[in-house]
Parts: sequence; structure tokens; C-alpha cells
Amino acid sequence: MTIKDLAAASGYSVGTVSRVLNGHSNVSETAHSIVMKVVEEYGFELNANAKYLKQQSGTCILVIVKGTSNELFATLVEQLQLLATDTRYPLIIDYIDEDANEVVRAIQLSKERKPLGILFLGGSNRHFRASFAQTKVPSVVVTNDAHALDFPRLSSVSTDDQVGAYQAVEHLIRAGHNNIAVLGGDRTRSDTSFLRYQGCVDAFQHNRLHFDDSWYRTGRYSFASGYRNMTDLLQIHPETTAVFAMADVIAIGAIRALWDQGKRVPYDVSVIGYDGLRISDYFLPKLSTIAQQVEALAQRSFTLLLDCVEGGLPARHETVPFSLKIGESVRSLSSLPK
Amino acid sequence: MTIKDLAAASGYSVGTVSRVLNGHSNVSETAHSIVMKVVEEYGFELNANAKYLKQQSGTCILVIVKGTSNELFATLVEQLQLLATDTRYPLIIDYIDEDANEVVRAIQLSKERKPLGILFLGGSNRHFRASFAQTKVPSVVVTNDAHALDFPRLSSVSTDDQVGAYQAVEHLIRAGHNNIAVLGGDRTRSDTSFLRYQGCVDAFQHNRLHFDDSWYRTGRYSFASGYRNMTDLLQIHPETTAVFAMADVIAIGAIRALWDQGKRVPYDVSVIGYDGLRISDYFLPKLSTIAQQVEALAQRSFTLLLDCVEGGLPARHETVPFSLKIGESVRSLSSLPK
DNA sequence: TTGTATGCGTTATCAT
DNA sequence: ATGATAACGCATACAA
Repeated sequence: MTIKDLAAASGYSVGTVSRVLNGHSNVSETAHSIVMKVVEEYGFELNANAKYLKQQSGTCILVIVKGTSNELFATLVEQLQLLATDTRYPLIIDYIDEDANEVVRAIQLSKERKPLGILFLGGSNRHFRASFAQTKVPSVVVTNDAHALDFPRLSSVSTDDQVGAYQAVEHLIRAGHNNIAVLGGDRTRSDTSFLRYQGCVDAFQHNRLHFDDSWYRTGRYSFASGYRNMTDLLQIHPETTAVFAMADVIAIGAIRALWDQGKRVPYDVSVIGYDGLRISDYFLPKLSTIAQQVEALAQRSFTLLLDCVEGGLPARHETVPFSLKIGESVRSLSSLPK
Repeated sequence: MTIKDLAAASGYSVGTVSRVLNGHSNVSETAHSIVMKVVEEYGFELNANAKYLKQQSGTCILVIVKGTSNELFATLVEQLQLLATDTRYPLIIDYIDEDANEVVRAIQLSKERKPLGILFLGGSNRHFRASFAQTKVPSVVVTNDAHALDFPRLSSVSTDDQVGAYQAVEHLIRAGHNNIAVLGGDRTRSDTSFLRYQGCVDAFQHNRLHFDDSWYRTGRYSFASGYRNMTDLLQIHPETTAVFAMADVIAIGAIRALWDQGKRVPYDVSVIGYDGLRISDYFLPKLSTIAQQVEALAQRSFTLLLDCVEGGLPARHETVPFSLKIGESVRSLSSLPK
């Protein structure tokens, strides 16, 4: 079933059928209704390959999502979809592996779909540096700061990870802690981990506290990694009274590990996380965490991209505020003991 | 950059270039190496639209995933990707909204990519009944039993939700509970919820316990829904000593609600979940739950699909065993009180 | 307003 | 082994 068959069935030519299907104005009322009736009847749909092959410029916005089991991104996608329904732009959402190269993927998909703009949910500066130049449309990286890359078509919307981590650690220090462990990602491979690590170091230095790498453990952003690293670290530093986990999932793994080692949170050890995932409100204890403002991230990214796509504005780099969410997982050492 | 340009650059014709790119055997060593060198040089990639437009039959396997924030499906996808790398079949993974029509989407995508087979991660019998007939290739529904649909090309691999729910409730009953609340999904809209509900009822009846709908609350599979419904239910039945939650996320919401109402799990109230998500091992208390065997689900589904695609075998309907995972969230009433 | 014809980039069927 | 050429299904410039 092609538009040729449709033309035969409707008595009109393929040109008219195509025009009806694409909502062009220069078709008569009667032609429109007759063609549409036949379309309904056969349940016809255009062949997307032929369509995109023919079209020189598409009309969609491409969204590349790094990682499928990332709750933050999942909610971000939901928000974006809401925003997109208010516009005439269809969203093409493409999920790739956490460790895959998002820019290479974007280039490939761009050739197929010719998007008007690209939204990257997560990304690594390394990949952008290597091949973003091959891209042709305005793009924005969400979650990572791409300011330093200085590409003329590449914007970014992010929270200040360094300051976020700084405030998290300072929250612990203000609560009277100085034996603070840090559980994070690989700071040599993940830009986010690097910045959060820097924020930590800043906080320690600013408060004249010593911090060496024996208090720092590197791993993935997962429950299991948090559990393992917390268990390890407790062997070396049983005097730990507080933990900064660079992700809520790490924090949860760590809390469980502490429990299994006979330490209760927050009575024996305080833990602060990062992200503000939904689970943080339901966990026992409720997680104190640096909460990302997902709605704001989505909103800012989307309008920023539209500004560039529609208005031809130059790339911008925006920062969305975070908030320190006080839960039940941090105890002030100056308050009464259990 | 098209194969035409490539032909010019390499001195060969488009035919030869195409043959090289598709790994055909009837090309000379020299032609192969020369063309490949040019391909490398320009970083050329085939235009997917033109390719799929031309190709009458594709070579991939289509995976339709219902819902992006479903951890069970996320791990299922990972497993499937592992399995697929052992074969020559590329996987096309398409995530759609939890409430979207997976069959309609499959039909649409099939027209574009001409897959050899389709894997549905989740699905509703209603949608299959309505339009699966328009499909042309072997398919398997994972997680739902499609036996009753009786389509000749539609297989399914699922765990027996009814028996699973039965065992969950019986686990509570055996522990001495008889004031058991049930928190689930909408049994009129979700096949899974319906079966788990049936399993509950079976367990009550088999144990000669009374069960009326005032002990049952319906909602979404989310923390928030579990929290809300547990809070509500506690108003009506403060004598509740045990809860069966039809999903781990509901269980976690419920546990938090109980805590906020001054009830501790498992000392005051026992809770059992369903799914065996990763969080169930890290939550405090560790969740007792009906654990789905994700690896087995993936393995069985994939080989089943290949059996049909390659071997031309008829559709089958398999059941993958689950396991009752004992955590820390259920207390036996006969054991010593706190 | 409608019809006709060309080309999008690729694969495949012919010849050579 | 290689080259020329006809589709694949659609959008669109042009003609009517």
C-alpha cells in the first residue's frame, strides 16, 4: 500500500494525495475529504524511509538520552515531552548506553532524520570535543556544562555541580563532622564526578580540613557500588562520622552497608546524597540531598534550544539552581546524642 | 557524501562500492581495500533511509518497551542486548509510554524496518486483540501471558502472576497474619494487576479467610501511590498487621507511610512486595518480595523468538519460575514480639 | 486546484 | 569482478 495505490483508489493523482497527507493548503475540500476517506479505510501510513529520504530538512527535535536506568533523565524526558506537545515539533527520543558516544550517535541519526536541533541528556566533553564539529544544527547539553568547549552552536543547561557538592560537604561540616568519607564516580572519566569532587575539595580547604584520597572511593553510580565502597572504606576509617555520596543511589547503598556494619544513619553516621530522586523522600531515613530541579532543567533547555532554532540566537550556557533538601540522614553532632 | 561521491573518489562504480559496503563476496581484494580506504578517509556512512527503503526484508529484531522508568524492563533490555550480540541480529529498541499502544507502534515500525521478529516488553491483551493481526512476523510478549489470545504467531514468556501473588499472601498468612491489606494496580485495566488480584483472592479463600474490598486499594505502580493508599487504608483499618503490595515501589511507599503513622516494619506491620527490584536488597528493611527471574525471562524470550524466526516453529507460551525472596519486612506473629 | 515527472541514496538485476 | 540502470515510496517543481 503506497500513495500510488491510494491515488488509484481515490481517483486523484499521487501529487494530490501527497499534498493532502502533508496538510498543504492548495487542495480542494472535496479532494481532501475523498482522499482522507480512502486513507482511513485502508489504515494507510506513509513510508517513513521514503519520506525522510526525500525530505532535505526535517522538522523534529532529537533527544539523545544517555542511560536507560537513570531516573533523573526519565523524568527529564517526561517533562520535555510535555513541553514539546505545546509546539509543532515532534520529539525523537533515542536512548543509548551510558558509556556510548552520544555525539557519534547524534551525527548518525541526524543524517537520517535531519532534525532542527538536538538535546543531549548527559554527555561527556571528550566526545563533544572529538566530533561535535561534524554536527550541523543547534544543540544543547542538559546536565553538563559545555561552556569550556566553546562551540558556536552548542549551548548547555546545568546545575553547578561543583557548588552543589561544596554545599553538601559544607552541610556536613556545619553539622560538626570532620571525619567525612566521599563516595563518587570516576573523576577521570566523568565530568560530573570531576566537578563534584572539586566541590568537595573546595569545601574541605575552605574549612581548613585535611582531606586525602584514603577518604575517597571511586565507583559507578549504583546501589552495589555504594555498598561495596562504603564497606571497604569503613575498614580503613572506622572513625567515619559522615559520608558525602555523589548520587542518591550511592547514598542508599552506603546506608545499607553502614547498617550491616552495625552503624545507624543518622545516629552513628550521617549521609548526604545528590540528585533528589523520588526514592529519597521514601527511603528510611529520608535522604538529605542536593536536589536537582528537573522541571527547570527541562524548561530552560527546551526554550534555549528553540531560541537558537527559531530565533537564530547564539549559544548560551545557563545554570539552573539546585536546592539543599534536608531529610533525616544527617545529624548535627552538637545536638543531643541518640 | 553518497556512494556516488565515493565511487568517483575511489575510481569504482556505485555498484562495486555498494557491494564492498555490504560485505558481498564477489569483489576483488584490491577493490575492497581501495574503497574501504576512501570510506575511512571521509568517515562515510550509508544513508539508512535509502537503505531501508530499498531493502524489502530487514534483518533486525524489534524490541518494544512499555515505560521508561521501569527497572525490571531496563534490566531485561540489558540482558537482551547481551544475548543479541551473540547472534547476527541487530536489536532495535523502541521505548514508548507506559499507556501507549504497543501493537500500533510495532506495526508502524515494522513498515519502516521490516524486522524478522518482535519482542514486546509488557503489553496489554486489549491492544493485541485489536490489531495484532496486522502484524506479519513472529512475536513474543515478555511478562504477560498471551496464551488466551491464541494468535498463531504470538508467543509469550511470563511468570505466573496469579500463583506469585498467591504465594506472597500465603507467606503472610503462614506468618500468622489475617488482617492483610492489599495495594495494587487497576485490575480492570492491567492484566498483571488482575492476575495478582486473583491470586490474592485465591489465597484468602484457600485459607478460609474473609476478604472484602475495603482491604484493597487501587493505584499506580509508584512510591507516591503506595504511600497515599497505605495512609488511607490505615484510617479505615488501623488493625492491619500485614500488607501485600503488588510492586516493590508500592511496598516502599507503603512502608514509609506506615513509618509516618508510627508503625514500624516489620515489628508492627509486615509488608511483602513483588518484582525483586535491586532496591529491595538495599532498602531498610530489606524487602521480602516475589522476585522475577529477569535473566531467565530474557533468555527464554530470546531463544523462543529465534525458534520461531529461524526454525519456523509454532508459537509457544512459557512460564518462568519466580522465587519468594525472604527479606526483613515480614515478621512472624508467632515469634517473640519486639 | 490538479497532474506529471524528476530525484532523494541505496540495492539488485542485468549485462559485460 | 565490475559497470550501468531500474526500482523502492515519497515530495515537489513545473506544467496545465
